Amino acid sequence: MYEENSIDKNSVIPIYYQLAKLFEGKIQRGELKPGESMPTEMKIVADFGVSRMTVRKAIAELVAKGMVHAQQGKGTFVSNPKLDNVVFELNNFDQEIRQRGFEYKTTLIEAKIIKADERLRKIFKIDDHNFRLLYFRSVISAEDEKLAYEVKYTIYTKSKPILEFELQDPNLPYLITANSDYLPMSSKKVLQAAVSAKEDASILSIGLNTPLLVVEQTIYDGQLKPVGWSKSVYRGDRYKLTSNDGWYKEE
Amino acid sequence: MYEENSIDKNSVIPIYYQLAKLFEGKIQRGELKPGESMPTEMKIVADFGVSRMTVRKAIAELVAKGMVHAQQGKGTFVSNPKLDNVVFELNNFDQEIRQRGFEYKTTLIEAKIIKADERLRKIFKIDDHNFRLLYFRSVISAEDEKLAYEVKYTIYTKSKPILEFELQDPNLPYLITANSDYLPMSSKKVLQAAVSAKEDASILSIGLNTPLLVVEQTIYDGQLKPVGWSKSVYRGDRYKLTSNDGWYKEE
DNA sequence: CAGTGGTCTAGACCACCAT
DNA sequence: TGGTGGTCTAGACCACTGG
Repeated sequence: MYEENSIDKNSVIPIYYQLAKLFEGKIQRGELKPGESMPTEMKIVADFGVSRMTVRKAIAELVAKGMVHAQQGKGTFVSNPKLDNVVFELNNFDQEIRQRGFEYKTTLIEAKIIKADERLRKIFKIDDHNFRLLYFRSVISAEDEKLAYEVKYTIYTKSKPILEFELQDPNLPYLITANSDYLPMSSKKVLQAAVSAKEDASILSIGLNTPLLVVEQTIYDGQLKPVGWSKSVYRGDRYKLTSNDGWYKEE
Repeated sequence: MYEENSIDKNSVIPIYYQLAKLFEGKIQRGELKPGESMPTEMKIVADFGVSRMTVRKAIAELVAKGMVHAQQGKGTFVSNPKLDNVVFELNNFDQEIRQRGFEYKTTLIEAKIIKADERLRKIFKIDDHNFRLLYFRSVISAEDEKLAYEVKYTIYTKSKPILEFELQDPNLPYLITANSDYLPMSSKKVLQAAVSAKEDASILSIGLNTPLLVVEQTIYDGQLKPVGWSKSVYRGDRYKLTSNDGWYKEE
């Protein structure tokens, strides 16, 4: 790709975007090194003959990407790439499987109304011993191979019956929206490594002592009241998490 | 906290920030529901007597948080909270341990220059059979309990000797910067669940068949040339990943 | 066509930092 | 004190959407 050191004011590509890419390139090619200062906003205004707001929007793009940081009264400086991030993304097996043209399906194993036990009352922060929950389990499989299973609980609202097919939707927040008056607004997930015990091995048709990934999710409404909880158990040899940090060269 | 439905133009708090918080509150309290449209920019301008750029900056904040999305020619709409994100953060055990006042230390086990074998030449994308790498291993422990171990490889640069204490720094990108001419710019990590084998059990003083988290990291320079590789093995009962999605009520 | 958000200008005043 | 980035204004033209 041909990289100019100038901008085209008549291009359909916004000026701020051209400017941002221009400086991005300088940083990626090492012409501007971490710690060094960017040209001042007024200098860029003068160099390229654009307004200051346009320059600021360009710089804002770089700030958002974490490539530079601004200090009032001092200047704008090239940042060090943050490579020790610890943010991972669970590979969307759904997508991956589809890409390979495989069949991906969720099978409902069990669904019923239950009285919440001690543990569940604690999770849902409710003391009522008659507190009832909708409970259901399902297995996720592809190509006739079981990949994961899930156990889910949501607050039961009598007035809004749940349709069978809705239980197969893996999206718990959606289910809650459709079948209760609660509006899911945030969620917390915890992922841990585990080793298959008898029950896991039996459900997933795998051996004992094989690696698993376990994700426990709690869903909250706008007032941080827990309205759903789920536990997902993934085969460790079929799921992984990936993380891409830092500044990449553009296409 | 007292929530006004108006803004204070003379406050030290920027107007755009007050505006953003105002609409954030409306969304979190359900006064503006997902799918509904925000007031138009011109309406907000008229309602609050501020300039359009200020309004746009406020809306940009909400867009950045994923709370609303704008559609040219149509309007700006409240988004659905994304709760099925699959982005996890590995808990910074370092920090957690320090908070508890524990001792947290990295012990260097072994460090030497090696000839790259087939697997490493592939990782570093180099064919030269005499290609040399700096190799070292270390163990991370706290409170006299071993928590994790790491194996790291970086390209060896004769002219820049590495000091012993630098090897204890868990930050591989920093080590590369200090001891080679390469500038780490991006990295890719893959995390998987595993089960302790003999070697893991021995190094970490744990039992066989216990859960582990394994992170393999490749570090690239600005040209996407691999310049470092590491494998970290964490005790599955001591490390976990967490994820917080959606819109939280602000303090 | 009118209304929306997207971009851009040419000013202005301010808070902060170094000297 | 002069230079920096942070905020804000009051315009303008554009591309896109819908009726």
